[in-house]
Amino acid sequence: MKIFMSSTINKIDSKGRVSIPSVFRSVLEYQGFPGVYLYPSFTSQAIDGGGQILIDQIAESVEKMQLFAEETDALTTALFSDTFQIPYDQDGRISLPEPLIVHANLKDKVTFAGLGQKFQMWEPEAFKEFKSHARLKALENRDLIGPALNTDSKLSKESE
Amino acid sequence: MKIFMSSTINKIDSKGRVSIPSVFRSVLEYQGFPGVYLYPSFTSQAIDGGGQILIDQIAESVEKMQLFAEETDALTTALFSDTFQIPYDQDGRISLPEPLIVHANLKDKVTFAGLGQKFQMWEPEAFKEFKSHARLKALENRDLIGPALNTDSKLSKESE
DNA sequence: TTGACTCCCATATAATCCCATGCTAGTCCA
DNA sequence: TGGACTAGCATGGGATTATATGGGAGTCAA
Repeated sequence: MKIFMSSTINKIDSKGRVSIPSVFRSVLEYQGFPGVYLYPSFTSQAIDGGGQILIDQIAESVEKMQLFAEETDALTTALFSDTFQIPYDQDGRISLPEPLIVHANLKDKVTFAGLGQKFQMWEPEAFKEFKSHARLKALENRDLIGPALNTDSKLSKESE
Repeated sequence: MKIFMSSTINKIDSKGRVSIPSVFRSVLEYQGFPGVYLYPSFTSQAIDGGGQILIDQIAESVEKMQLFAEETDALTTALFSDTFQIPYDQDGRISLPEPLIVHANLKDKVTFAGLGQKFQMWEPEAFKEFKSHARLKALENRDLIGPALNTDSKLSKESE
């Protein structure tokens, strides 16, 4: 299974374009759509991103919830109205929608961080801060994660 | 499967015309009819919209209800009598029926919001309010929804 | 004839295409 | 070992296309 991992910082140029990292593009194309799905993170000042698989999972979980019909509109609004489907151009670049730039407080650089089945886009300084916090949490919860972290190897061992 | 997502604010011009967003048009045309079906939302001061698939699903679910003929008639009347079938012109514009404008309290701007299988049209300020409410609702139910909201990945999921 | 609607064209802005440049990492060979 | 070559990638920028919107003119029905 191909997943998003590692992180890179790319530039947002004067036209508002940014390159999707090459390693991410190969995951996206493997999933069948040469582009990304982006939406504002519900819990962080960051953009959540993923490929076809992520969106399919979301759409599927929505269908399961049709039981609570009276709240379906609110739920689908929360999930889909802020989600952008953005194909990248032949150079692997997208132009970021204004609402997402505002949500993540992006200026002229953005950090792409792989999170497995999804990735996030952060303002680089904000990401540094978030990451140090995340590493601490990971160590506190090492028992939940399995043998990988209890060796001398590094955090990025969460692949398979 | 192509679905309605993202949201845009478009202008209602002096003739009462409004452009259907390009990303929505491509979904509609994929469904086979270059136009929209619109009806007043049952639960919100908004307009519900969709393409051929949405209408087919509604008709189908009525049939599945196994009602007596007269009940079916009553239900379909209720569902469809306020529904407008509106093809858009070659520039992708429609003119909005007066009853729908009144129902959604539209002035000179309208928000198109994608909800997956359908979309909604809102007075922009009213939509902002509804959306922030919807995001809270979604966060409350994050464990039911699946991967979308667990933005920090499994490593930090335990932190809440 | 009026009013509502559609067709057709014009325009400003935004998005995308296309090509060029420079950087980096890897490879090959002397 | 080190230097030159190469391929892939991120980035810059001019040219082209797409989109939303404004408005004139034509169509049709009451």
